Amino acid sequence: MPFVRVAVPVPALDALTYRVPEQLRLPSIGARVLVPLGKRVVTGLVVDHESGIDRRAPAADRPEESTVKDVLDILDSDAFLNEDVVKLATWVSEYYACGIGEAVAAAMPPRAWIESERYAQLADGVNGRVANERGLRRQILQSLISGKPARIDKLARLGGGTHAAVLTLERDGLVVLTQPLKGKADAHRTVRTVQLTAQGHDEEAVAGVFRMRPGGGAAGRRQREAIEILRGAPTGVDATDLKERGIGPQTLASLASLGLVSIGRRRVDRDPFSETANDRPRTVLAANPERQEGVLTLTAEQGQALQTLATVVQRGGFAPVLLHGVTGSGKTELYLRLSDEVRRSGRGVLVLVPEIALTPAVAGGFRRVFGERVAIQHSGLSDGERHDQWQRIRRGDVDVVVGTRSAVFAPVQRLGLIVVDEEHDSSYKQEESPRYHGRDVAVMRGRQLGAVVLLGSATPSLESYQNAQSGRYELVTLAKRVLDRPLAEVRIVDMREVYAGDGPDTILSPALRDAMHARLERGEQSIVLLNRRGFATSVFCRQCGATTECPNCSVSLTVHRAQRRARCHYCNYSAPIPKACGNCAGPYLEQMGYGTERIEAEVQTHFPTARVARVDRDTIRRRGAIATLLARFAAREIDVLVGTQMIAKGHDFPSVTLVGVVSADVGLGLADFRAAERTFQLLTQVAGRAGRGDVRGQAIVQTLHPAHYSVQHACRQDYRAFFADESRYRTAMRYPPAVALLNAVVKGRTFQRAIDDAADLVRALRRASEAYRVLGPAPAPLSRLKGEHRAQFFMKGTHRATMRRALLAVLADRPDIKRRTIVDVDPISVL
DNA sequence: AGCACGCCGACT
DNA sequence: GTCGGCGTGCTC
Repeated sequence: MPFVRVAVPVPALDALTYRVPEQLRLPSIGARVLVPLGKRVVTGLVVDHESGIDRRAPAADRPEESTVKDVLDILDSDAFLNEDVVKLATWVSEYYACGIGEAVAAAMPPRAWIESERYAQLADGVNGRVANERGLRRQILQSLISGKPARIDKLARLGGGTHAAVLTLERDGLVVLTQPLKGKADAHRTVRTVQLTAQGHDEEAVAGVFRMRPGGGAAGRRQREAIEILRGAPTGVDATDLKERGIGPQTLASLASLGLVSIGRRRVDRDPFSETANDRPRTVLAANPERQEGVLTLTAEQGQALQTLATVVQRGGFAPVLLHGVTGSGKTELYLRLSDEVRRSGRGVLVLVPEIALTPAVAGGFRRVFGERVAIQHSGLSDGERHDQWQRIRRGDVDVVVGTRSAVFAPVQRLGLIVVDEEHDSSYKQEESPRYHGRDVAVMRGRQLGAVVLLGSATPSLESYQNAQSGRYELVTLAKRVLDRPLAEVRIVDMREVYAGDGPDTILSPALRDAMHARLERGEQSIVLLNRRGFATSVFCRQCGATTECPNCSVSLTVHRAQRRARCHYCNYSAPIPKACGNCAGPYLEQMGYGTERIEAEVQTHFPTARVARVDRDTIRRRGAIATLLARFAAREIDVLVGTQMIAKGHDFPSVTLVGVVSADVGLGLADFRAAERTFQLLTQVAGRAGRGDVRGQAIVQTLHPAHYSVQHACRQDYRAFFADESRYRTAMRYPPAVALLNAVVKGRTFQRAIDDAADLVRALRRASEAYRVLGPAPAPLSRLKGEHRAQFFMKGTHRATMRRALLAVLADRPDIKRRTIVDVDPISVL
């Protein structure tokens, strides 16, 4: 009797074993199945076959033969998720210590396996036949008789076998199953198409019809035109295309009523490119002037690099390569050329980019080169679009997929190359379960499939550069910028001196103001960057010294002046900006600290005639808003762009000649071992933004730590020196990549409960082995978050698997604590 | 995640 | 007396 291992959409559960009853075939690995789970019926995904219960599963979690239930039905005749993606998800669940269901969910297109979102409805005209049915089938039909769709999992409660009965009812045409996507979007989108009928093809008949009509005015002419157009298109023409040629719905309606045309519907894939084409500005798509001409000549260095990479690709097999190219050295062009090589050899390409803000720019470049053979995947797409793009990829309609983190699971066929652009970027790390790192998953996928993985960055992560140094990754370097453009001149402004001279409330230093003034005079553009949004970072009472804190989290509320709210950046709690102290009721409140909103106001005050705009999470809520803003900036309708690091990434604005960094050290004072790396990366990227055109750019960096090595090395764009210093620090302090790190956060109703439970786990871990060190427990940096108290501890060691296994074993002994514990393998943010 | 079971406060 | 709060346990 065959058995299958099934991943179910329940976070805490491992794969479960089910029996495949005789009347069903053996489902493929990667196929969706309906299985009973407790009182529910859920969709699961087959992750493995098992010829007998005792064959594979280790003794501990081998289920009793009698407890194994039957698979109810098989939803896919073949794999729904490619087998290689299933294998990848399995790896993710093991490596990141999360449930297999969560890992599989990350790889699934939206709404593909949530049973509570599948609905059954009575088919048309069935009402009268209900009386013919008996038993369960009749019960089901009775409960559907109102005509309203009912959730399948609710129906399943009518009793055993309901689900199977629903499916047979569907087979018999009595019931229709639907699965609406979020909102109004249905699983498939259709457009109206128009086709000539047999009569419409018959010229005699057409002439006859028109002769009988009086006049022959404009309407008649339109109708004749339409017939002409349709004659050249035997498969029909979309109504929208006809509209563009002046033939509207009325014309079509009258033609239809004359029996000359038929109007039908055709299934189309939603295309994220065309959908946003109206507000997506040409200038951004074609921001790279060289590309507009069509073919871009490679520099000698680029040519060499391409040759090396092409050789690696031709050699075949798994090969991780780090492409270290200074900002502006033309990495994107290499991605394009290499992708083309891979595509020509009949293999697929996956390109990962850090964030939505960057996706249109890179995706646009790929779109121009590869046309229709490109799909995009990112969280900014609607469910419907994501669904369609995913199906296109799975069908093999595309050669290249461009997307953010989650696209690493895209079902690309015959994958030959995975590019991870800006591989150091922290947005590749998912900060909720499954807490995977897109780059690391990409490398594993390449290893499993025997594909080339190309990691590109101007400021590689310590992890990747060390791998390159040790020879685990091949290293390709681009040291020169294209067209020999000079790097920006970087000037450090010591804010301690500025405070001494101009007072401690200064936000924009005289040096930065003067430089901006000069740009405005010359009609050049500036970018001002601060990695913190909002107007003020806290509200402070001068009478009692209290600050206004979030009631749910242990952080102060940020003032957002435009929204007239004080807001928590962690749980999104908000309240009106306080007028009196919540602690002592005193009226003497002071707003402390500043964010981008304040900078925007400050710039406007200093330069009343300047056109100033701001880009941060608050201003780009609306879909397409960022594209619009950046387009206006590219079209030089904006003089000064203020924003968070969102604007530091990827975009290419030739007429920006000044970048100001208001506070380079946001973060340097924090107890985060990656603070220096983050600062270095941000400053280097920013300095690379200035001066992409002919004029040499300038960067002005305001800081309280002018001598810090991250600031100094970034100014000289000296990555290797930074790497050397930072490696020394990480080794001395035993931080990654010198050791592997694992973080666990225990949540609790009270803080005492949380820290006591964490202490229990720590004790057990120390008792279990000395192969690793356990640090803590301690209050988590956000000791209260969303109303829960949190305590944390760390594990450091050389062997990840040992640490993970020990932690999982300890948690298995304490299931009560386990459900309140977050495990983060290779944490990026320890804040 | 659901869903049930179970044990304590304010209501018909 | 019971309706309903959420703590705890379980899902092949």
